[in-house]
Amino acid sequence: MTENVSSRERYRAQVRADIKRHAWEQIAEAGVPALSLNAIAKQVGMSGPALYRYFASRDELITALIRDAYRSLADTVRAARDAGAGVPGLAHAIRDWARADPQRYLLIYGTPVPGYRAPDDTTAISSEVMSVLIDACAAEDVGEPPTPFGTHLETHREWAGGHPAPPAVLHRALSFWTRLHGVLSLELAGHFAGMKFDPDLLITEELADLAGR
Amino acid sequence: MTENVSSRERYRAQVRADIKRHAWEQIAEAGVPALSLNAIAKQVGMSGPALYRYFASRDELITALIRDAYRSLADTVRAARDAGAGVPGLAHAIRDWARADPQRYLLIYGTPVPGYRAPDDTTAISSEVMSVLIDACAAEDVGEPPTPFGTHLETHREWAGGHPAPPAVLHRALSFWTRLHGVLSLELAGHFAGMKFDPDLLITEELADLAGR
DNA sequence: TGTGATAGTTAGAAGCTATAACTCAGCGAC
DNA sequence: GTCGCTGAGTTATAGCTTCTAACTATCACA
Repeated sequence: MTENVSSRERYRAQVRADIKRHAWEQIAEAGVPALSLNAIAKQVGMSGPALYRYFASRDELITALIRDAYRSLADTVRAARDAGAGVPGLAHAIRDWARADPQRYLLIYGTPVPGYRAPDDTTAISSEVMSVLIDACAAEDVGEPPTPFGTHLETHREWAGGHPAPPAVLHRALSFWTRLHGVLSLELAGHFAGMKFDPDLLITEELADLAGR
Repeated sequence: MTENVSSRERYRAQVRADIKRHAWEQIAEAGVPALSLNAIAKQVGMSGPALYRYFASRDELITALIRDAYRSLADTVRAARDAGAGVPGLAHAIRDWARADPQRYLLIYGTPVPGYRAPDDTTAISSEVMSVLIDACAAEDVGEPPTPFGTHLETHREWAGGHPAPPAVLHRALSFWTRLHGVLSLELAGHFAGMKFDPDLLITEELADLAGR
């Protein structure tokens, strides 16, 4: 079985990428529930069951998409950091990324299927994002005393990947995440539809409130 | 057609309630995507298409469930207010309500289907909830000067149903909603799984931070 | 005792995921 | 160059889904 790895493997990878590309298109326009393997197969140019050579099941395809979404988010966040973005800059980058493809954000942070368990590597990527957020919060640290919740966090800091930031910084990073997600997910889900204020201003305000804590 | 309204109508209403009850059970244990009209029909004791006498389509059933969920949330929030709950008490009531049936909360605030438009009365109930939140924030008002975002809100206050609260209060109510949803939705979706802190403490802290703004 | 609305039935179309069994093309080994 | 294996694709099919059509039986009322 020492066959020409590159040729067959390259083809395989390219077809898998093709499938995922069409899957994203379907998801973007009608959400995950409307994702049909049959329809994708036809778009790719093969007939139905052939697609199962590339993804063992619908769930496996979706899992691959989730993984890619996490990867894309992590790359975006890191790129923003490398470009010198502070806390507000990161928030902007994440919001732009989310708005570019709402269903991609919601695939990660939206309604989960009760039984579903995300593969371990996605949680690894997720904590990669978290660590960038903590770094950013640490960079703007002015040495506040630990909040009560901060000390509570202190005793359970495994989630930060052992990041050595002080409790107040961990707390700020967590608040950053939850506040941004709070506004962003409601915005993407269309719950601000009637009310015509600018969500970007609200986020800015939420983060400013965080900085001066 | 001046028939015995009460008898037939009562039966109809009872069957509809039965159907919804089984639908909620399915949703609670496997989420909306797993909701099967066929399975429900068999559980209720009728065979397949009979269910379409009661709900014209799967979407219509789900819409009815969404409506009931909104109604239940509004009742919960109002009951908490009538019991004398302040801002933290309301947050607690909402969180308890959500944790009692996570999929019910996520049916309202989770990932929406791109094309779907919620019926108008649900948005009415939604603003009913909002007005209770604004009232609670107004009760704890100490007359802060309007925030910049508050004045921005001032010019677009239709969403508050014309509530006469000052800008700073509108702002606080909105922040209350987004902060609570931020923590709660991540909690319900299981994104705090690895990190073993207490979400309730984080919410408390987020709201305390809001009160002293 | 009729009569019309309504609740239920079975049959079936069209779609889905997924499996089974098969054909055919291409690569490696001899 | 030929043999044989591996893997990509096919069609057929099972079993599920939503939903429509056509039919029957029942129930309330005149």
